[in-house]
Amino acid sequence: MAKSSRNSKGDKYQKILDAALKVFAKKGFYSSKVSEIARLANVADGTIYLYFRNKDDILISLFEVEMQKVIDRLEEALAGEGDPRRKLEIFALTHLGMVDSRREVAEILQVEVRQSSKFMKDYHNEKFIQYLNIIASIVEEGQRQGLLRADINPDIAKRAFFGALDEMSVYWVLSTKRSFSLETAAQQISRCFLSGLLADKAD
Amino acid sequence: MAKSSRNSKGDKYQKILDAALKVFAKKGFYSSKVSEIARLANVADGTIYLYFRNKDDILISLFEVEMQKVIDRLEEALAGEGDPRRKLEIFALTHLGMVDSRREVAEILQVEVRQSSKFMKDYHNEKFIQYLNIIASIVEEGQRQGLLRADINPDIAKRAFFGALDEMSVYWVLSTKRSFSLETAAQQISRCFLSGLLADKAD
Amino acid sequence: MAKSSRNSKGDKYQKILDAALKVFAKKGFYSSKVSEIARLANVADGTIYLYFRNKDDILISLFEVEMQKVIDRLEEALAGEGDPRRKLEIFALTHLGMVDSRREVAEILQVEVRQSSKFMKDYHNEKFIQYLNIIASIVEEGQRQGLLRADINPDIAKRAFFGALDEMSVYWVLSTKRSFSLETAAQQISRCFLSGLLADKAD
Amino acid sequence: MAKSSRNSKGDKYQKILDAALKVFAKKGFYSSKVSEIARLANVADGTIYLYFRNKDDILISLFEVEMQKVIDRLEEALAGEGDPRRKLEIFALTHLGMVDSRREVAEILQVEVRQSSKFMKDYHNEKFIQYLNIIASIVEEGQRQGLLRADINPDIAKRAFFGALDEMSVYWVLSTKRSFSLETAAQQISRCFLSGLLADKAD
DNA sequence: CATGAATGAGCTTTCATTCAT
DNA sequence: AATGAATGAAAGCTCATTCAT
Repeated sequence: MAKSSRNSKGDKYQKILDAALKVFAKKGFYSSKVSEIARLANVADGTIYLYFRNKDDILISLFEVEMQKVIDRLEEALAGEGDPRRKLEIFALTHLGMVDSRREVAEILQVEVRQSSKFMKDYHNEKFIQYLNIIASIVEEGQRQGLLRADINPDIAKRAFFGALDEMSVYWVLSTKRSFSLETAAQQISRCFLSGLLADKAD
Repeated sequence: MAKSSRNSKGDKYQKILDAALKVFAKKGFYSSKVSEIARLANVADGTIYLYFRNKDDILISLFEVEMQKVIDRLEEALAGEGDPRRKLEIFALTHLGMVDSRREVAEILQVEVRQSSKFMKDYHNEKFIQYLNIIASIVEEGQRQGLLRADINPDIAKRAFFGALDEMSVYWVLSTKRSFSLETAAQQISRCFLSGLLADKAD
Repeated sequence: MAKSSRNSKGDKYQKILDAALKVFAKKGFYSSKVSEIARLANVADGTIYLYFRNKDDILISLFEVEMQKVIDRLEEALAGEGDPRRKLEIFALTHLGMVDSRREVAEILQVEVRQSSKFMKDYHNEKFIQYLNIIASIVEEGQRQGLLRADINPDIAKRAFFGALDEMSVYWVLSTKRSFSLETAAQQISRCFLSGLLADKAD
Repeated sequence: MAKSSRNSKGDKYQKILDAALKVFAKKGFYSSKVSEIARLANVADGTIYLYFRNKDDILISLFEVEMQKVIDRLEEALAGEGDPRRKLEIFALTHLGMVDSRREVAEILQVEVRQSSKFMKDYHNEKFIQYLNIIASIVEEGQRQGLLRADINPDIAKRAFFGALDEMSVYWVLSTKRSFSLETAAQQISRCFLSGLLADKAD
């Protein structure tokens, strides 16, 4: 079993993605070299092109695979819960929880993929839309149940809520000294969105 | 006509920044070529290096110049207003207003600068922090006046609010068909943050 | 046919050095273009960087490879000889002999490598020192045997002798019309060093 | 007299040469920038081209001016002396003495000018030949007087003698720890050439 | 005479991608 | 399927030189 690596034997596809994740997270997409991904994956440079069309394709595939994991994990977390208000809180906790547990994934999802025209214009980004629409669904559900106000457009709300969480993630990934925990951040953000900042309200 | 030289105009620094703005917005930083910026600025390639240390420096300078304009414009818009609740709404309107009126600037501020280590880790990004802290100040002011709830950390709120607006901008810049106006978006986002999504509240 | 690849031959390292030798000799190091070396070596520009770190490294490698050949050839020529007086003459003949048989090598060894800080200060130039020390050894040997005067510092003598030969080489390489042969030059130089210029002496 | 420098007023030619001397000695010809010479000379970049055709011309002019000084100094030193044997010693002492007193000049004369085809092939180098021929004249004079052996070709001797001194200079300029003085070196080199290395001779 | 901003050709070097084995 | 040596286009940057003022 001399040369084979941790992974059983033939799933080079996964080995390459694993390597790409580390390299992209460390250096950023443009500064990453295909040959470094190959080296880390214990694979020849040329082998990468048997599994991926080009360097962009690695990033996009990585994004989709990881996004799917995030979506799965999120749906699992939301599964038992009926109250859309609580669901938003769970969304926030799960989203930010991922930043801690899978920091490299977070760095790439945040930064690399929304990076530039190449990825946000040309590439339609189905998974991301799917992720955003989970929020929209929750809001719509709440509105149908009369629990959330009907005069807020769910398409606006989903982006506002996601944006708030995402900006927090960026901060979390980049900063070193932080005065609050991710749980606190998640709670405060969901509280903001649910109850608002105005003072004269019960929570 | 003080500084003019062989070339008619003279204010090459600005011409280069203007050109860079367009090129970066269209192609993204990494895919932009210095020579294209030069061409668009009607300037020789080498001239760029009389005004900027390197390609990175162009982006950073562009960011700081434009960010300063945004801050100035914002402070002007906030000048007459005393109520922090209204200030948040003005912030949202101004921020999103800029996306429409200066779309290219918006694209760069959003995408390029939050990009990656090169710009968010190494480069401290004073102007961005300054911008964020305008939100924090408004929130703190509201808290001191008893108008905004005291149990929300202004450092979290500022990022949540900015993130919500920024995500909306990204959507605005990238999408072509939109079902709502920017004014609507601004109002809905500030309403979300002030009054929350919960249904059982007066506005 | 072990290593061969797309290209017929395979021994690109040597092909590049051969090409570099010609180009450097013709144009001088600074005026030589890596792309011209590549063209002459029938190799792509990038290929050069698989074998050498940079342009400097080509020169240094060339120097060391050729210097080693010179040293080997010299030691072979000195092998059978016991008399240090005769050894100096052989050294001179071999050194100048090389100038004729490998003129391009001579041009580079002479001119490029003694050039300037980049190559004589930063790069320690082991091979050259080794070459010089062959002279010193011969002198010391002669002194021990009582054949050569003891009041001449071998470290001075080695440089004087080498310098005399080297200057002759420079002349030989650069001039076109010469009034004497290299053998004559070698003999006269070694005679100068052994017997001196003074008239009242037996040879 | 605000801006004018040490030199009286208009001899920018000299100021440029002085600056070039320092810059070339420090960085080497190819790594020296015309603009740095200009800066050091307190002169605009363009001004240099009023006095010199191009960068090469600065080096060549510098060479000729300095070589002339060396020749003048040498002829002065040789003036009173009639004995060609003593003249050779004076030549050696003067040549090496210059290395100490005008190290920068030495570095350039040695290294930069003999550097490459550009300067030794294309440029005929009259002054250098003149300098060499002083040695040849001394040798011929000695031969006519019967003091030096007639079977040594003065054209070979001149190069051998110069080469020995030059190599010593190179060593002197480049090395930091030396086990002998320049005077010793000069004496030993001239003794070598006069009396030879052979042991069985009176000095 | 003097200036120095502007030029732009031309350099080295990188690296995604290919393809003969 | 896998390799990895080879490719070569492409890019950022430098700097000798010019010329309008």
